[in-house]
Amino acid sequence: MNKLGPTIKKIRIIKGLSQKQVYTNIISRSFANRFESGTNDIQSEKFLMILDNLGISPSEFQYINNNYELPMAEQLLAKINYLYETHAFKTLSNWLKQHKESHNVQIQIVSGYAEVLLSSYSYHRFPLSKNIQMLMLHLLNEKSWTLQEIRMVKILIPIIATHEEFNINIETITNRIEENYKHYLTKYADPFQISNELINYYGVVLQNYLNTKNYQAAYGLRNKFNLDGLFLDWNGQISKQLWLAVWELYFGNYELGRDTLIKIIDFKSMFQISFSLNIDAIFKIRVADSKAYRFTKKIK
Amino acid sequence: MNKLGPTIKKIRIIKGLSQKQVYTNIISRSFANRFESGTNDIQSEKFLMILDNLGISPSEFQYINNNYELPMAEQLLAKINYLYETHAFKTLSNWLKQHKESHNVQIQIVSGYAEVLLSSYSYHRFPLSKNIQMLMLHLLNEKSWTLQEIRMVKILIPIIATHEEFNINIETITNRIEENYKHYLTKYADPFQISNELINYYGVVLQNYLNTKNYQAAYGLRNKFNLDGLFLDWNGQISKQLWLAVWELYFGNYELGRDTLIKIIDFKSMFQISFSLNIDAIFKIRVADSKAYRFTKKIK
DNA sequence: ATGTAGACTTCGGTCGACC
DNA sequence: AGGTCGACCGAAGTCTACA
Repeated sequence: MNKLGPTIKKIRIIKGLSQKQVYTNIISRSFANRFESGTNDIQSEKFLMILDNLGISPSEFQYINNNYELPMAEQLLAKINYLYETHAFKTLSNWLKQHKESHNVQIQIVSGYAEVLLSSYSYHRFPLSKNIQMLMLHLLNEKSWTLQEIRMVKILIPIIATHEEFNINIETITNRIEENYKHYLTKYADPFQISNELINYYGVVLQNYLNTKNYQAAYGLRNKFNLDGLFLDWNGQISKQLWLAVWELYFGNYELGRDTLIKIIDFKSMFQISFSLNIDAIFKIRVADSKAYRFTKKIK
Repeated sequence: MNKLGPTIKKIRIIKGLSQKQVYTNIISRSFANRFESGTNDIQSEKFLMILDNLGISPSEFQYINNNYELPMAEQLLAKINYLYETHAFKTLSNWLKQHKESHNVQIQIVSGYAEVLLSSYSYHRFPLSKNIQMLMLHLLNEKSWTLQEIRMVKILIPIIATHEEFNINIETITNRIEENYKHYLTKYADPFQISNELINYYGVVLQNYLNTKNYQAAYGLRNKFNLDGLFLDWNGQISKQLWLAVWELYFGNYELGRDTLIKIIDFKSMFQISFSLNIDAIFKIRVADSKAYRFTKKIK
């Protein structure tokens, strides 16, 4: 890791700020020089105060100080998501073989994540590897979650649904994510973009209920998508409409749902959105399945 | 500010990690306890290493440690953006009166930002207040930018265009933003969501060129929207198509541009996207203006 | 696996002076 | 305004031992 002081100095100069503007009431003038020159480190509390004065987020600082690279665990996660979204399963599988025995906790977590992605593509019943079990136990035991847990739990839903031995139902997980995501919303903004995350979570749950023919639970999900206080951008709004349309297919106005899905697919064809929900597949499966459902229920 | 150690402990417990997993090779076991109990602070370099082991970003840590609140400057910025996007100009103006004389640098910067937003709504020629001048000089003097500068420069374009005394042209600014945004893209991800920012910047520049009847420059912008390596989600893709369509109105296939804009507006009507580009206004103005332009140029 | 305590060393941090 | 030096103090940090 580079020395923090010299990076702070670099940023201070970029921002055109004086030492006085940045360090007043935090450290003395003479120590500021020793810190900026890299001679001394500094207490972390003072470090965070200095970043505030600079107008730079701690994460951006870390990124710059790390020569414009992400921390290792985030790099791995980005790569895994990229490989999965581009359907490079072979590469992903090779990656996993190399990393699954690591002693670094964060790599273990990311490996568990990668395993779930891989098996969710290949199997219907999920094997419980050591890393996946670690992930699961962690999520089930702790009621408080950070962003890492909130963003990860979505992909574990199919596992929870197929492994009764965990003795937990999806409703409990849903309650837990709802209790936790709120902490990350502020009055005027959604700085960690957690609103979209929540909508996508509900989408996964809806799909799971439909797959397991738990129609009553699926029916009850409708209101979840209309939560107040969410900050939805285009990504979130489109996901929301997509899942509401799927709901209509089964339990509401079938034609309305179908038309909405077609509209979204038509619109998407204008673009090259590669990293997005596989809307076409969802459409195909859900239209056919909802028809069957309506037939058995003699709806319409 | 809360003591960092106890917050670290809280997060470590949430994550179900042992002290050994988090602190090995960073600090001794006994000191780890004194740190977690809040008796001692810690060197900032070690602090960042610990966060990596925890799997939490420094910014999220700061947010949690600050009782789930954003740093003050970010809170103010979020509020200002919210007030502007909801057209609460009166409240925004009152806010500005209270803060423009602050001695805190970050508040001065945010005040300058708020002033520009306000005047860009009210005037065509921008008054140069002390804080706006400070912002401008800073952006013009420094070749290296951080995210704060990259995200802010967009709103300064109209000022640069109307104040010849700055003696800088928009092309220089465009070069500068292009040199700097690349640092924030990684191989597999766009962790700071800078791709969308760049597309929006080009949109502002395109509008400005068209407003100042600099059609040659506007014509040349087309390729900018097709940059490789960008990570565009729905937000970015839609902005991109929107500006490309505006370009078509003037210099390409008028009907194609018009149809694309109508498609986007139609699609938008399915949603409640409040915080988005004012697409309807752009459509109205650009369709009329491009017709006039084509008429004078005798195109078509 | 965590918490606490004493003895000890290193280095974060201030002050004042000078460039 | 930024940079450096020496003297000084208190806090960061380790190690060992005992819970």
